[in-house]
Amino acid sequence: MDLQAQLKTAITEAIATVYGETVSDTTLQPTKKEFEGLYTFVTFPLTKSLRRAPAEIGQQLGQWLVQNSDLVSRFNVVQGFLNLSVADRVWTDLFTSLRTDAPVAAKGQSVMVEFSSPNTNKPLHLGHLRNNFLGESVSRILDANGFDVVRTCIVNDRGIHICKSMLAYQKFGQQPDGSWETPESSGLKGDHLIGKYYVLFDKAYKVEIEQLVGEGIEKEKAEKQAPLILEAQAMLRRWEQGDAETVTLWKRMNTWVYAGFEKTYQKIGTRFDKTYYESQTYLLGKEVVEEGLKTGVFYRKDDNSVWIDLTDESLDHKLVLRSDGTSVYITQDLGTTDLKFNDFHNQRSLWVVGNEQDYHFQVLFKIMKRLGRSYADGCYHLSYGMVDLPTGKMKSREGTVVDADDLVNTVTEAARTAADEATKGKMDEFSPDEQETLFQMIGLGALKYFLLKVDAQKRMLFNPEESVDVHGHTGPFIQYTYARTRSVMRKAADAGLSVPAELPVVSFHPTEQQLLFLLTQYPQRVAEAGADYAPSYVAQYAYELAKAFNQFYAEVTILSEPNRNLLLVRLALSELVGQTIKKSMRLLGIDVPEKM
RNA sequence: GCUUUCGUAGCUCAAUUGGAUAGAGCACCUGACUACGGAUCAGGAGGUUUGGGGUUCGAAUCCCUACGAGAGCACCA
Repeated sequence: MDLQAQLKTAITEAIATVYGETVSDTTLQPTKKEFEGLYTFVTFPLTKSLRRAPAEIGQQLGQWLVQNSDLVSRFNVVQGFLNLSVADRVWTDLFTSLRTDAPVAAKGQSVMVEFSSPNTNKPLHLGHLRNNFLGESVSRILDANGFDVVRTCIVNDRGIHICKSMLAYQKFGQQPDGSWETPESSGLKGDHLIGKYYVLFDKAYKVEIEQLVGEGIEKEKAEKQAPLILEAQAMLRRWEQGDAETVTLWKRMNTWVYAGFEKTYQKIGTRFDKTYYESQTYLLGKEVVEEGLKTGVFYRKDDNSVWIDLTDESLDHKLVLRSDGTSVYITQDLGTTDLKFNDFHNQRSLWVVGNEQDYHFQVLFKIMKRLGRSYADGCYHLSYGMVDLPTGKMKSREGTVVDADDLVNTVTEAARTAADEATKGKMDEFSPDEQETLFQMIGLGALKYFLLKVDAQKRMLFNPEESVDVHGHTGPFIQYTYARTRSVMRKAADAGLSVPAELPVVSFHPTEQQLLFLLTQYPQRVAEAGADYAPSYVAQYAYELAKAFNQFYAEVTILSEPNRNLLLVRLALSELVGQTIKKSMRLLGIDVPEKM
């Protein structure tokens, strides 16, 4: 039973009895650390209706509660704040109920989470990692809240940028010995190989532009006239016509890219239930435009282009079909949004996409609403901020992009270095393979935690040094704490100690109360994280819990505690903290080690 | 120019959604049974929450304004 709810009921009763007033919304807040108490009731809002001073109300309610409620053992009043303490037995009951809490019931609702959405012309980078970690974590959090989650990925596998890589490969891919470069021959991951040719295209293209400019042509014109870009455009047209040679090359190169992506996804622990390919969906949406024209949602201009007027929703007019009848970006989205819903009939649908597309999604959702789509209200753009580097923005043109695979390797190595410094030989019992697994777990833990602890909406700074730190507010700190709880449990088992189902009533140490309080907060925090699609809530929580455990660990002894009851309670506490840390980290997509 | 997001310790981030003396980490100082795991813990220093008005019992949070930063304003995706 929820202690907070019980206290609220008691307070409502107190107000009714003492003042004869009925209050509808009593809110409790956790008592600040500097004050004694578990929960605090704020009396300021009552002063008007009760015509009494805030402190007086606190005094009177506090007295009533201590006398009439068996929950409240003590109270103190500071201005308008009534701080309530609870009895030992209440703490014990609380603890017992925590240990037997049932998992959240299934909601019978499904939600689609679309994330990652890579281009097939270059490997994943740091920005994709924030996206992936967010998408994966939100998926897990929603799952923990009882939703059926469908993870989807839309691969942008067609378009002019893909043709650029293809064209460059045709031109530069043949080796001196006459063979064509492949991932095997080059030793490059497929996505990196394709990325290499995309860069080659860009270089050669720039040379051509400079040449044209040197001949006195304006830069803007030169960019449109350069032979390479014309060739790429021609290739795109051939692709759209289904030209066999072009399509064969396209398929071959895509196969390489997908193999490369798959490796990365596996390493970072992401999977998808359904992958959509733009090459298969880019023609969708035109029927939706037709439909909208018929129902008057859209209108046609004299030049034959199709628009929607969103000015009365403080947006603008938006083009949904070009005058030549071809699609624009949003046309495709009209089609794929319908497609996704028809495939899965999700009650909710999330798009994990950077905030530079805020406007696009506002427009998209408004259109779906006007088209009368039943799912429109369940659509949500999980918008996240860009990742900056200490040197400024990531710019692919300037080569300042942080590659995802490189980064994962870097953090793994950093974990190895940190372990060498910290453990002094404790790693010896691990086999080389086990060490490798562990370092990757810790490195990824550091990286994921670093990216997830910040509010997703906000722009953030990626400091490479801080991202691999293992001290302080970091993933490895939390992982370490988990390993500590496991160490305690192993030692206890060795000593033949086990945690009984029924716990004795003891007097709890302040650090124990703090831990118990945090443990009671877990379901609520997970629920809030689900409601706001906010992994950062869970990340903050896991840190608070780990920190509190380390304080507890330093303040009291566990295994050498002479009082048997205390010993057992502390053991039970360590166990539950470990489990809760593990669950929290799992929601972030971070694994925790038994030893480190 | 219009629209929009943001501005919190030297740096990176919190702040239970309007509540108490604004909290953590990093960096910088000082300490901790030679260890139930020191990848830890305790303490110190660090703030006019960008400036200025307003709303109220109460504002980092809501409103206005100035300044500063980012993003969006294609018949690109």
